[in-house]
Amino acid sequence: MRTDSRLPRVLHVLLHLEQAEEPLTSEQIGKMLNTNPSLVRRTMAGLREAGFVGSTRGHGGGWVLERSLNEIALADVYAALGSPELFSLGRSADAPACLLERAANLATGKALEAARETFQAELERVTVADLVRPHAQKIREHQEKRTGKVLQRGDQ
Amino acid sequence: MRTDSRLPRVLHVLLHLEQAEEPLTSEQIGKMLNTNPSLVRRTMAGLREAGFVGSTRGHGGGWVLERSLNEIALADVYAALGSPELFSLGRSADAPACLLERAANLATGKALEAARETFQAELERVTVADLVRPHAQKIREHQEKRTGKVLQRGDQ
DNA sequence: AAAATTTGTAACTTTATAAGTAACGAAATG
DNA sequence: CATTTCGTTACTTATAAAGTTACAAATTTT
Repeated sequence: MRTDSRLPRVLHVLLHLEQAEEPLTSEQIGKMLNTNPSLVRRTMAGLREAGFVGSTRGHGGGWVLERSLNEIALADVYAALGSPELFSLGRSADAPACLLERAANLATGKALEAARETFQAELERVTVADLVRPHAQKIREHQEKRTGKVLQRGDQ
Repeated sequence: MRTDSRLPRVLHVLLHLEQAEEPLTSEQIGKMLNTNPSLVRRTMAGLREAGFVGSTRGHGGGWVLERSLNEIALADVYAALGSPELFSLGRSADAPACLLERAANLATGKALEAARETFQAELERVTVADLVRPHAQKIREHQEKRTGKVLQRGDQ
């Protein structure tokens, strides 16, 4: 299949939503992600159900942030997407009769489980707000150039 | 795509090869893996290039182990398969212009890299011979029942 | 030397799943 | 009531491994 890019994509969207002063339409978000509005709605649906974002219909509608990015760990986002399969690599059969096959599966599964735990731990360690912290200065400069005004410390 | 099951499959094959007293044909291996001989040849090709197994054609030919399983780490097997992509999850674009997208990719990539390192470390820690160590007794019993003879300690 | 066995390899089809797309009803606004 | 926007369903495309078919090349048996 295509590589599953939902996690980085919705993270990207959340960061934009935080900077937006009005709701962003699926159309606008689609342009940021180089895709179409329908896919945006489908992908964002999980985040809405999790209460991280809200969506309103009609004129002036779109997507808004409902929670501070400080309160959202990457793990929460991943879970809101339905915890999509992490690996493209798996075991051979579910419950093989052959003992050797079971041993092979067990060892493969062990390595994968260890990797999944590392992944999960890293996602739990980091909030979405953390993502822009190392780049805060860069982003501030970029914003200033774009808007022509100087942002106050703490604005983002 | 389908889940990549090459790693557990070739581990399974290596364990059988160790127990075999004659070369195993791709046909026989195919039956163990519930697949066909051609796929077996394709999948085993990397292990042959790595020198872990040998194959001979013609009558009485087939696949044999060329190295002790003690000398083969799971990581070596994985590498011999061409280090197939581990994740079904990836970043959005390679070098996005948008700073927020870059931040999202960076965070996702970091978690994936950490997971990959854990996976790799686990594969390096374990040899193929280790896979049957915890089950050695079970396998010995099974062999005895099948062959009707009692194996000596150390036979496997 | 001919027949049989077995690998090596190339070409093709199938499968699975996210991405991508189109369409339309429902809801909200102006 | 026209417009905007989401919600949802249905469909197509893309991708890579699995699965399959076929046949040449190498080896052994007869």
